[in-house]
Amino acid sequence: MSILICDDEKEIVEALELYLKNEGYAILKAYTGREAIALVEKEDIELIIMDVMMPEMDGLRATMKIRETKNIPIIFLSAKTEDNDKIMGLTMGGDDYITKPFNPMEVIARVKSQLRRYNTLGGCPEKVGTYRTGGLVLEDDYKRLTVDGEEVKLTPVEYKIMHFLMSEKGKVFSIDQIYENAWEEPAYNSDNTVAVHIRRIREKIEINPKEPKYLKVVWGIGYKIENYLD
Amino acid sequence: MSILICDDEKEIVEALELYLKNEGYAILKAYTGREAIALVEKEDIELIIMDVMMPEMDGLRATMKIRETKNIPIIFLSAKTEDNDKIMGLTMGGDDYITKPFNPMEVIARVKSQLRRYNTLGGCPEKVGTYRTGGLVLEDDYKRLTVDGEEVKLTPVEYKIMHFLMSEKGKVFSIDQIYENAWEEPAYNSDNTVAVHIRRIREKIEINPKEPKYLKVVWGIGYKIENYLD
DNA sequence: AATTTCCTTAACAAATTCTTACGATCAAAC
DNA sequence: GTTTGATCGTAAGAATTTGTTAAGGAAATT
Repeated sequence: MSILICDDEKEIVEALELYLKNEGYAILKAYTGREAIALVEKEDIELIIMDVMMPEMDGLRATMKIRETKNIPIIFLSAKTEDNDKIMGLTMGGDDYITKPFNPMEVIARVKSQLRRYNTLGGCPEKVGTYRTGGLVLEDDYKRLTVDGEEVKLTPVEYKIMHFLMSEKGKVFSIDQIYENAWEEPAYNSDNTVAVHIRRIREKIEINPKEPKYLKVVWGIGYKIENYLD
Repeated sequence: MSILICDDEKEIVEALELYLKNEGYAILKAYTGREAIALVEKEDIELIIMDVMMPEMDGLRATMKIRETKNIPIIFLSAKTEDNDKIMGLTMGGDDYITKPFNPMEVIARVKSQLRRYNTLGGCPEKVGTYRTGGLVLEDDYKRLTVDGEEVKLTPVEYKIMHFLMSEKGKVFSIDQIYENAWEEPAYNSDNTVAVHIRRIREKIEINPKEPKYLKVVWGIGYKIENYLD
């Protein structure tokens, strides 16, 4: 499973390649729409990053062609804001797009987001799992959290926080780490946004929020999910 | 380990210097690409904040030169109007960039994020481990200390002291050494802050604090963690 | 045994960190 | 355009930690 990057500008392709490889993804490269189509036929690709404007057969056409056979999520790159209407028309549910110039961090964030999204929709499951501790069960498949069998409705941010914390039960994460993971951007201000969300999650999942059973604070360090081996 | 700030605008360098010093980072300054390269060769630098556009040898060139030998994460500064694509072409995985004018808080946040990121990716990994002696177990990941299986809640300072002492079980450390390690600053006064903390830790981990089993004093020298081989 | 030095203990005040409540903001839905 | 729900920011209050002081013991020195 790899990510296909398609852009006629070599610099951009290579930069993205570096970034994404660093994140542990396998990368395939194409510099024209034709190459992209050929690779999609041959290789096992889970995500495409595609420049909209390219000579010869442009990105949009290539996309249409690909879409005839395969349903691979695509992140579009576009230089001009005017193109966006066109892209919108073409994107199928779940596709994303980024306008140039873009922040490398943003690209990584969107790739992760896209893969996570796609995976939860049953496209081609990757690391989808179920996390448990005590009566707490978080199921990636259904984006669902249950406490002793009772379903708890979490907001997206709350879900992300819980997912992050439960990915390594017992481990303590700092507020900044939690912020970076849930918001996908560095934590600027020393606000207590995370703390507020923690409180809200507690209100939902804890029987007695004042004495949390699951979502515990480690004073001066951060928060963690208690790991109950049962 | 210090942070190198490189920009031809003195004001910017000095502003950043103030902010980052205030956060406890050691700072090195350069006003040209050449200076930056020279410093990178000589000094122990863990992060570079680099302006893209500078006279003489500009930031991008300096970056290339630096990248030939060292893999230090870089945060680029660039004016909005400048060609961000160019930056993309040069950056290696994990770099970040900020557009001017920037919020000082944002810079600090990104610096922290970058360092954390780099550290967790094996650049220079923090010592993560588990330390044991007798029934005493200290686990770094979980920021947790257990005595005969029972979890003991330590405050940040207490944890640091224990971590330091347990990193070399049996070895005796002076009060000043302990202070310098837990507080990360030299010990000026001859107060008994450390002693007080030692007492508090004992109260938590020892069955009989008057006859400590683990945290022992070595009269006139300092304290140590008893090393039980089991 | 007295003295000195160092360690232990206790209690308090200050600083820091977390919790909670409330209102503002923002975007989507109606 | 209004309503709704989700998210965010602020600020006050509560809880915890930390540094300081001071008095009491224990170990070494004389």
